[in-house]
Amino acid sequence: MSEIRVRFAPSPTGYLHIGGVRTALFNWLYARHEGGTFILRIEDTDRDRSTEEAIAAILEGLRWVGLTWDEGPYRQTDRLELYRQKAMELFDRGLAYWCVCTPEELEARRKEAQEKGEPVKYDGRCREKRILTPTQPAALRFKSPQEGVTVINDLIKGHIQFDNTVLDDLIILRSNGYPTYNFSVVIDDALMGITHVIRGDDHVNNTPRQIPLFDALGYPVPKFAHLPMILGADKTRLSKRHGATSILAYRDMGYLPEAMVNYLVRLGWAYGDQELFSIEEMIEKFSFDHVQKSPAVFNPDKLLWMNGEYIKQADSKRLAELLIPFLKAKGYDPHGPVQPVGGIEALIPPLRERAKTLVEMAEWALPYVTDPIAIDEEAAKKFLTPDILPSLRKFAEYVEGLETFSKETLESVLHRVLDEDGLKMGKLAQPLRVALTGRTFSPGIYDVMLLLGKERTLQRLERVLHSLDCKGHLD
RNA sequence: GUCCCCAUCGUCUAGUCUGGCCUAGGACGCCGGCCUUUCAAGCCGGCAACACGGGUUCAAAUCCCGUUGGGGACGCCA
Repeated sequence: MSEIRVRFAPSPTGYLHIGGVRTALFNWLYARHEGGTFILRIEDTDRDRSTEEAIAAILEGLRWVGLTWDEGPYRQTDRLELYRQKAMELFDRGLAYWCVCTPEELEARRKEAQEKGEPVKYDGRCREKRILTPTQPAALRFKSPQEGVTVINDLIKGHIQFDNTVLDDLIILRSNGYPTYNFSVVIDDALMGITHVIRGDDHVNNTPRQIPLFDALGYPVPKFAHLPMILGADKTRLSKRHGATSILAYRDMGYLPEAMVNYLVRLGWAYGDQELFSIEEMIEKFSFDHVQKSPAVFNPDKLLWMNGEYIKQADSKRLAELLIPFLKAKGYDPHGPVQPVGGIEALIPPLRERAKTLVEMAEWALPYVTDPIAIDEEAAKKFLTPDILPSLRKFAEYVEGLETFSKETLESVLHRVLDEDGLKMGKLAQPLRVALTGRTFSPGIYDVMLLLGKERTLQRLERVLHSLDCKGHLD
């Protein structure tokens, strides 16, 4: 069996979006599954819209999700001479011709056809002009076959057939000398030995235009697999209107790349009832047999759930490292005096069950990495009431006398206060929680104190007791 | 408008090719309960779909035709 070669070929006209990542992912998975080669090619023949920043963002995005490429990135602008050569070869063989219609004229004719309800198609008026050396700006057009049918046996969609009368004489070389997409893609796919073209199904209609080009140039036609689109909640194509669509925006929102990949692979592909896949499992189980034919709606809720699942599983040390930038954004100083006992890594076990993103986790972590803390007004009003002060004070005193500050000793001291004052756990735990974290929700109260350490625990209790004593309210 | 594709819970999907095991399964979300020092997590339960109409067949979510609905494409963009 010959080697499988696939490619991801984004155009650098904007950021790398969700749909692009999924296309790249399916290519990558297929290559890895087959032991083939995954190639990255930048299609930057649109001189006006391609940018270096976009290229950088694409590479960064792919690296973030771990879709490493085996060859490339190739850039089409490095290969312009090649396309021109091949285009002129077609011209010399009488398979292409110069067209001197201006973009404005073409636009006007298109509009007219549209209005009359006629097929919007180039009328071929320059086809028989036989211009040898154009004296005015001219584009080179390919003579598309006008008889018969072109058939695609798509790996996902199956048999698709087009009547060749629908084919335009498409421009292969612009008047500025740059090739157009439909031409450069064919040249590159052929010359790079691409065996399987895996791309979004917005390209289905381009395929019957490209196949005759492969044929005309004497190249073998690769196999095609057209992936269904990803839609927004309103069932229109995913775009900025649906919120974040740049893959890097998800990184910045605190998503884990493996969660992103897992979510995306399940959008349009399934393996029985399984939801969670390791990368190895995806590679092993991936096949076009179970790729959906119809578009899928992007569901942020499910992605969020999945991210939570991965946060629960992730290695603590790695999670701690990933968390630090998010902590910094909230005012944490990695070299400052305010550190949780046991370091940032100690934060992970109590917080990972509660947070679905790193941003949320940083929010939960705030009371342990910053000082002083803000105390929620509502919470203080409800729980830091005069009647509980004596018990809080007593608890502080007992804690102060503790030789070992552990879950066991804290538990016994707390229960001692409960017994002596005839209180239920909830009655004292909530005020304590508010005094120590400023909030009504937190990890278990013993975990909180352990993370804070004896000194900071007492400090925070004192602060509350003191200001309530003196002023009857908090600062 | 023309061409291409698609159609199972709100969403992602299993089942469709190789009709019967489907009173249609799982997951997210939602609702209820349990657990409980809060919030989560966890556990248990519930609501919820074969677009419609014709065929074929003993039997259709599964096969065929039509309708409707949805998506995509019609650039000197990719």
